[in-house]
Amino acid sequence: MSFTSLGLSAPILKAVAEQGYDTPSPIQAQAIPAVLEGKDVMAAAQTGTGKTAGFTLPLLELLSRGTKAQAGQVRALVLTPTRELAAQVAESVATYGKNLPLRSAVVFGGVPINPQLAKLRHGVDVLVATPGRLMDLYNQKAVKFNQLEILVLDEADRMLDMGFIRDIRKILAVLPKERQNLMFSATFSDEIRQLAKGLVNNPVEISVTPRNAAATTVKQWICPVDKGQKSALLIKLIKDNDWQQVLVFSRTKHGANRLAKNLEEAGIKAAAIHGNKSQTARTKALADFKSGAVRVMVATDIAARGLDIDQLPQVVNFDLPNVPEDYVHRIGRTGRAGASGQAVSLVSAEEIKLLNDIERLINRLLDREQVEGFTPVHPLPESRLTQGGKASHGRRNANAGHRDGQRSGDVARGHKPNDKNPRHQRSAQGDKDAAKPARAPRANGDGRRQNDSQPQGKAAAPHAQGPKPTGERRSHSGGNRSRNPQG
DNA sequence: AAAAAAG
Repeated sequence: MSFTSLGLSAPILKAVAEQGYDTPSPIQAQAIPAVLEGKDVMAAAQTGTGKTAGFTLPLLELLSRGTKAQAGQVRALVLTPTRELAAQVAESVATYGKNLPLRSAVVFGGVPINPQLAKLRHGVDVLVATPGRLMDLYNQKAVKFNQLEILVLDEADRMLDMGFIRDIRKILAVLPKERQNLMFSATFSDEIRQLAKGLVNNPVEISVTPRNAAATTVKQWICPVDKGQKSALLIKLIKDNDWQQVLVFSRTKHGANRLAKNLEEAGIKAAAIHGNKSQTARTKALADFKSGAVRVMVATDIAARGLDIDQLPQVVNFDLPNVPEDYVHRIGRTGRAGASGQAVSLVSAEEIKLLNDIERLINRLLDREQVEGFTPVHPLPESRLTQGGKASHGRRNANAGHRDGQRSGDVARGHKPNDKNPRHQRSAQGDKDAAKPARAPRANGDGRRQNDSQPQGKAAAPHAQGPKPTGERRSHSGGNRSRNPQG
């Protein structure tokens, strides 16, 4: 299977080839023809499966066949839950559309609106947006949808989690009824199906990603540690293992700031990224992290989904996520493209319940590796997969229908890209969402991308030794429900 | 309980 057989035209194929891709990922192979046929699509896929290119390519193809956008009009609208994701998708659109006479733009909050107004004035063929700023622009009559042909809802489940449902419905209400709809979501929860009901018509359903896909390529383990020792442990891990690019997840914004400061004090370049930071600071933190100017990026779950950092080798959960599904999304930031990746979680006794929830979700117990000198005074209780009485408090219900089946087996990365041979067999799925090459694509004929220079293999890091548990506990109120039942 | 997103 190659991209050339999917019905895409030369300008697009050329752009794809210049990125070094020749083999469509499973989701691309299914989504591209369906979209080109004008069908609605509902796909369960996470970032890293080639999802972004899966809709970007056919969307550009369809738009290239039609009439260009008139003043103030938008022909295709892509909605994403975070600003960073919007920027990333927009980059993908620009990359794959570079040989086409189409205009694209990205709009989101936190940055001046005037440049966005100017860009929209002439009309754009593709607009990537976060909901809030889009509504703002629409209310200012800076954007019109009379000419809208295609709507893409990316990370739809995240949108619901984040309470965007109302905005989404408002936006849907002002779009032409006649249009093509593409909806992407990590899972098909009940809420998502509910939303889909009023959105997609007789959709082609695609499901390529097992929720725990990353499990196949990411080495995961946990380090039991006392809460107060986490910073020191993290510093030791980074220094001892010489980790050069580490994405660290913190549960809170404040915690992220504090940790970044601790790391800096320990001589480790670090930056925090979260929703309370200015957009300027967020953009800079991400850019510095990608470029290597900063060694550690401490993030809240703003970065849990979708963020695409090429060849990211190491993810650390400084705190476990409150929602077990987010664990899967977090570690999905590494181990992409068949490259090796590692994800370590620093777990204190009070997090045992969260750990249990995660282990049940991924249906496996994580290896524990005690780091010398960090044996917790409060031992981390044994965890177990079974028992615990249904372990869930409703939160899991949303995914119930999705849970069975899928083990970590083959799936997502079905194409087993050979990480030693990026030039052949490179499937767009591999790198992140295929889509965006963060730095200028090199297109030097051999089909490699600039940062192929990054070490992929990193001899499985040496991690700790000799464990030693202890105990304590604390309860985490169960009811974890962040989804709005129907809007 | 926390996170993001309009300002």
